[in-house]
Amino acid sequence: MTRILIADDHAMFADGIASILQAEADIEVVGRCLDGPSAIEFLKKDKKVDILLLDVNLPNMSGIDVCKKVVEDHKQTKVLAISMFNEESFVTEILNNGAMGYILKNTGREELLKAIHTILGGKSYFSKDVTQTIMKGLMKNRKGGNESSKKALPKISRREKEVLDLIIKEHTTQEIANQLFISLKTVESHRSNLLAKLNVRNTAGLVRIAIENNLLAKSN
Amino acid sequence: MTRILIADDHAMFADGIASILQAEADIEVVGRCLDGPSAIEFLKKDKKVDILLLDVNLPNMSGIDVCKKVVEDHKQTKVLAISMFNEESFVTEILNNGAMGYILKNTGREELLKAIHTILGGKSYFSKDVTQTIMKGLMKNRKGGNESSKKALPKISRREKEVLDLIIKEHTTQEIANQLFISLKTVESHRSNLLAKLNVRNTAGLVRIAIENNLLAKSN
DNA sequence: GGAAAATTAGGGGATTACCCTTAAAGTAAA
DNA sequence: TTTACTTTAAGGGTAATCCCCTAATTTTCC
Repeated sequence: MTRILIADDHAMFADGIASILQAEADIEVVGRCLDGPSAIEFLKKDKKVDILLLDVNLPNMSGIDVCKKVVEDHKQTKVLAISMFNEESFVTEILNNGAMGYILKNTGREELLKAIHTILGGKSYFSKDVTQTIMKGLMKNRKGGNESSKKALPKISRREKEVLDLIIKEHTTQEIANQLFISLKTVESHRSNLLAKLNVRNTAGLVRIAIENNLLAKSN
Repeated sequence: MTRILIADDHAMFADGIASILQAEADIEVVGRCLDGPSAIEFLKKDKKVDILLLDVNLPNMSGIDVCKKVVEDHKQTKVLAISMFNEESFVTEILNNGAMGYILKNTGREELLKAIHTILGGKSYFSKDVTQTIMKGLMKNRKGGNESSKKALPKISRREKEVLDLIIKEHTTQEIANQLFISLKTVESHRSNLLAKLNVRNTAGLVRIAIENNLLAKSN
């Protein structure tokens, strides 16, 4: 028997889902919560909830935060996010916080059940529309990163890249000098040039830019 | 008229695609290359290629590197990656390097044409299977990041997170102290604790860990 | 209500990073 | 072949980080 908890502030919607699920022989709806804190409370008392059907947009405490807490404190409970909105930010945020799936509220009965069973099986599930949204967002980042928008960061020379790579790996200037068999002063030069070229103030900026533009360990 | 260049080391496959495309009234196959360097050469001479159908796994020079070069030097040419393999690493790599789409070699005529027209329209296109692969990979990262595998980085307190956030933004310890209205020495304490907690040697490590685990600007 | 953790703060010292300038030798492209 | 960039290196100085220690107050959690 699969035990399911529903967390949604729209009572009617929660009821609708509950009635769909109650009709299934192998599913039991163990509770309905209208906000985040009460869902957390419920899980503290009932440790055997298999799936939390969680609305992403909840009052008091956002679904994101609820999801985070549930994933941390109740590893036996899997989170299936439900939302009115097919927004990339919502999807990525809650996935980043441990949700196993994301479906939209216009999802039909069959798909809801399919999502639940998929997640129970340890796999993840997303509505078709959600998948498309994610892929689009993924591409936007890529495009921004490769052709137009980005400030087209100036060319970093081969040696500078080697130095940068070692900086990111937490090596000091002296260590870098030893590893590359060059003088401490030379490495300092490269560092200065990197700071100027990448237009940052210090090591923190270097690491940030390098990671953001994945300048590290690439064929170049 | 859409001008297409095919780059694939399997001559028979390249011929097959060519014959499919030639049958289309609005498409002209302007060339077939058997490896990366020759494709690059071709594009240097013919500046009006609209789409490069690029095999990800090419001899001599990998499709990834070819794609990178094409996106950099021939912005009018869009890259549609083709591959035998529905491998996450291939897909993400070539997308990271500016490809506009990724289809598998078992793709039928209709889907190939659909992909081409979609890309011509400035949008991205992926085979269904490819999309699923990406989503799976995306989830693996998330899961690894939230429950099991990862070294479950120790809890960073609210104040430490604030300090870390400002470090990443390239502020010095003194500046951070001023902004948070606390002593320089206090910020130094937080810094030391962060270094110890995250098990890194210096600022570079802090920034790297923070970005990798996106500890920044989160509700917490 | 008491233990644990977080936040605050200091002294003092060692190491490292950053800044400015200069400059020679090697490399690649126009 | 000249120009531009890269790589190398140095002197001399300032600023910032890192390290070790201690310790009081406050907050948080069981």
